[in-house]
Amino acid sequence: MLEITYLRSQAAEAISGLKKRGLDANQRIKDILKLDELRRENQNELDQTLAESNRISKEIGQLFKEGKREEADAAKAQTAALKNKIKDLQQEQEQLKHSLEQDLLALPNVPLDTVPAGNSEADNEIVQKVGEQMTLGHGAKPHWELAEDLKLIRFDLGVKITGAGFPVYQGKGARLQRALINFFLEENIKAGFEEYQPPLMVNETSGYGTGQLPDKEGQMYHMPEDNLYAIPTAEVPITNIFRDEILNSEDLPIKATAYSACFRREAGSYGKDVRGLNRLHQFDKVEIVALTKPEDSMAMLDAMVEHVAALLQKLELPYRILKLCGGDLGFTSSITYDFEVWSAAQERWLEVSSVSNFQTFQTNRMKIRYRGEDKKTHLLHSLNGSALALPRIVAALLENHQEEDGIRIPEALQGFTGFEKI
RNA sequence: GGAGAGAUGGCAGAGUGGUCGAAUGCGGUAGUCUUGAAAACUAUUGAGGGUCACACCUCCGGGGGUUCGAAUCCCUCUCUCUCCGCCA
Repeated sequence: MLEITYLRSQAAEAISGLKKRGLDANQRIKDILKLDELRRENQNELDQTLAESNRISKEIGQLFKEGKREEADAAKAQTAALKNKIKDLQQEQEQLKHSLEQDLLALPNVPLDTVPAGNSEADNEIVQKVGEQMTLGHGAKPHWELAEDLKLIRFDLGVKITGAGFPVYQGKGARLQRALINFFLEENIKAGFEEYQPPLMVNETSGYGTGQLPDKEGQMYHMPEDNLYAIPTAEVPITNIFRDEILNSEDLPIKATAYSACFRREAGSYGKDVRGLNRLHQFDKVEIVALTKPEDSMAMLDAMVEHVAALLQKLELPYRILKLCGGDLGFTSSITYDFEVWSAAQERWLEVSSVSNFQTFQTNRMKIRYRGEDKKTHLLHSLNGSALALPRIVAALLENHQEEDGIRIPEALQGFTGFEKI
């Protein structure tokens, strides 16, 4: 949610920024500012009326104490009209607040100056390309065939016990999963992120905090009996740890990492690109989250991008980094770098990480603040990224590292798997 | 699942209708003292809205009600703790 103070002072900037998303927000922002003005006018009147009512009440108390019952009763009569007025004004205030909030919630984050304009994937800017975009030819197999041949992943068993999109990992497949999780966590810890183990289910308030609710309601698994949601990413519980907190300057930046299973209903995505590990209902991911002072968030973003790139290099996977264009940017993000690994057998790029700076868009909603030099509270900037999401990494590892005598495990991972070949 | 107790400022903990945004202690900040530090003493110290700045307004778990007036009384929801049962 954008800050109202930002819109008040920099409406023109917001409007021109949002154009990069293909959004003409001119009228919407005008409406918001109008509502904001009405709201403040109303509050002013309400406050004055409340002040008067408070004053009279105090007088009545005083009069009673002095035993001047008649005068007190006379004063009481005065308050009836005030009470009605207060009630009306309060109702109006509630309505104005509500509409203002609705309008603000519906507005996406403003892309930064450096974000390219554009409507679709095609307009994303390729920032960097590392490694060879190899083609395998002859007997090369896609990962779902390799996984089946080598008995690493059992899609059929997942269907049997749960449903499509819930694979069972077996033998070296399961060990590879565990190794990757440990590898990512250890690397993240080395980079200064503190490890957390969050709950895999969250309450409604947390869902609103990170913005999954209300708009993406249908994307989360919901347990109505207890009104809990299965997390679609560790970002939700981890960021919500800091909800409604005022952090000390010396504790910043906050850098957190967590492994979690992630659950996504993926309602509405059928057909192509869902084969094998490409799109699952349950998958494993290691996430990194950062909270920084506003002036430090861009440096943090760069550091996180570099960190994720290093992970991919250690796994010896060819990848590219995209700077997303305005039209492809997530609702809450002001700038996002996507990481894609090359899947040699499918001959396509697979997204494995998305590193974003949300600035105050999330923290405004969650009221995550810090106390500045001026002793006042200020909103922090929040950032997050995957480091990394497992299934597509596994897919790329299997496909890219397939050799005549099996799958080669990258050296960096061997200490975690305990084997060099599958 | 059954029975009971409770939810107040960063923490602990008073407060049962007006003088309460809230005693007191701890913690934090600033100062006095000191070569420096500690101790002691003094002052200060919640959040949000509003305003150029004041004024002023809101908030004592959430929502609703009674009353001229609610942290305090009533209803309701949520959560926490203790005991019993069940159980990894």
